[in-house]
Formats: sequence, structure tokens, C-alpha cells
Amino acid sequence: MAGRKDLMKGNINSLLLCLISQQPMYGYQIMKELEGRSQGYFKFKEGTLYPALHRLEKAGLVTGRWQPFSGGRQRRYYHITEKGRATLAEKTVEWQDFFTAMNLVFKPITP
Amino acid sequence: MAGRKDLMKGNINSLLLCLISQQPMYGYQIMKELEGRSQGYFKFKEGTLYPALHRLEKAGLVTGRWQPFSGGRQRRYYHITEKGRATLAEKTVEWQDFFTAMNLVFKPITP
DNA sequence: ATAAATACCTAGCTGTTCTAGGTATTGAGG
DNA sequence: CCTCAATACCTAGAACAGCTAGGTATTTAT
Repeated sequence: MAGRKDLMKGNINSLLLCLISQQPMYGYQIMKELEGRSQGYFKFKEGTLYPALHRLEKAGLVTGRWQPFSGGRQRRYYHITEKGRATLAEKTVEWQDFFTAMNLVFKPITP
Repeated sequence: MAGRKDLMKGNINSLLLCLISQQPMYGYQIMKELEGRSQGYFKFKEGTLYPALHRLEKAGLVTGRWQPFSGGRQRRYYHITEKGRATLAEKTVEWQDFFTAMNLVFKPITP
């Protein structure tokens, strides 16, 4: 029974799903990508990002796969699931509804 | 050191300040007004609204004044302060920045 | 050598929001 | 007359997201 309530708190899930839906990504990459696309606005802390990814995985919206790359350190690539794609579609509509509502209230300030 | 972090969680403060800045209002009236202006989208519970008003008052952004009306029950009208008006201006800019950033990330989904 | 960037993780705090109750008055419907 | 809905305010407690602040380990540039 999610909905507008969750939107108030966390748009992070939506942002993560959106990026991962376009191509599999690993955590650190997502941080940089979000910062780049938003022109420096979104700077998520690791303590915010990684738990969020774990929540998404636990909810079955993404699946993480360890992949070694040249060197030694492993990267955990997250792939979107069907369920994740459906959720993203819902979240997108919810976001649009939300900012429509916000603007309906905020508009009258500067008449 | 507020800022984008707070936006994620609570836009309620912004909405409340916005309404109260236009005219002094009491709690119940604010609930109805928000619901009306947002075409039914915002339906804040009393357990959300009243503590939020108390927080705003404690922060010096609004001042509450008891006023009796025909009948018996008292209404507590909230007036915006100078500090509240300044905060509202900041919050408005923050909101615009936020949804600009959101749209920068969300746009590429449907190319 | 050592600093910075990459790459991942978690325990615990704070603070917002909702749930779920409470009080009290007025007016309408049966 | 009585009860219910609407008006009008309030709070304690739970739930949970996001931040703080720490940790590990590798590679590359200085």
C-alpha cells in the first residue's frame, strides 16, 4: 500500500531504479552518474546509497551480481527485474502526480 | 545547515508556510485548503499537521494566536513572521532546484 | 611512501510521519 | 431528545529513511 506517503520520504528508490533500468550499474558508478546527470545536485552518501540498493534487492526490484574487473576489486552490478520495471513505471506516475500537486499549491505565491 | 536533505523528507513545512503567508489560517482550515488546492492529493493527518505547526512555531517561522469565534470552540490562527517569509523564499528556490534535478535524471527514460 | 580515488559495507542516531488514541462544541437527522 | 457527523485541537508511541562515522581493500598518481 505504498503511494504518496513514500514519495515524501524517498525518491531515491525511483532514481536508482531509473538508472539501473537503462543499463546494469554498480554502486559507485550510480553515485557518480546521479551527480553528473543532476549537474551536481544529487550527492548521495554511501551510507544512503548502499542500504538503499540492498533494500531494492531484498524487495526483488533489482538483482546484484559480483563481477571482477581488471585489477582485483570486485564490483557489484545491479540489474533491474520485471518487478522493478513495473515499480519504476508506477513511481514515475507518482512523481508526476506529486509535483503537479506541489505546483498547484505553490503557484499562487507569485501572482 | 538545512537544504536538499530536508526536501526529501518534508515538503510539508513549505506547503504550510506557503498557505499561511497568504493569510492567517488555523489548523483545520489548512487541512481543507491543502486538500482543495491540490485537488485531493494532499490529505494530511492531524498527527502530521499539528506537530508540524508546533515545530514551525518553535522555530519562530509562524506565531499562533487563539481566537474565539461565534460558538464556543477556539481556533488557533497562525501568522507568518519575517523569518518565516524568508524561509519560504529559500524553500521555494530549493523546491524548484529539486524538481529540476529530478527531471534531469528522469527525462532520459522515455527518449 | 603516501595520498587520493575507487569500491564496498554496517551500526547507530536523529527526526519525520503515521497510527491511534483523546477532549470538546455545534448542528442535522431520526 | 439523542446520536452521529463535522468541526477543532492535541499527544504518545511506533516505524523507518537517511545521515554520521566509522570500517576494509586495491590501484594509481605524487
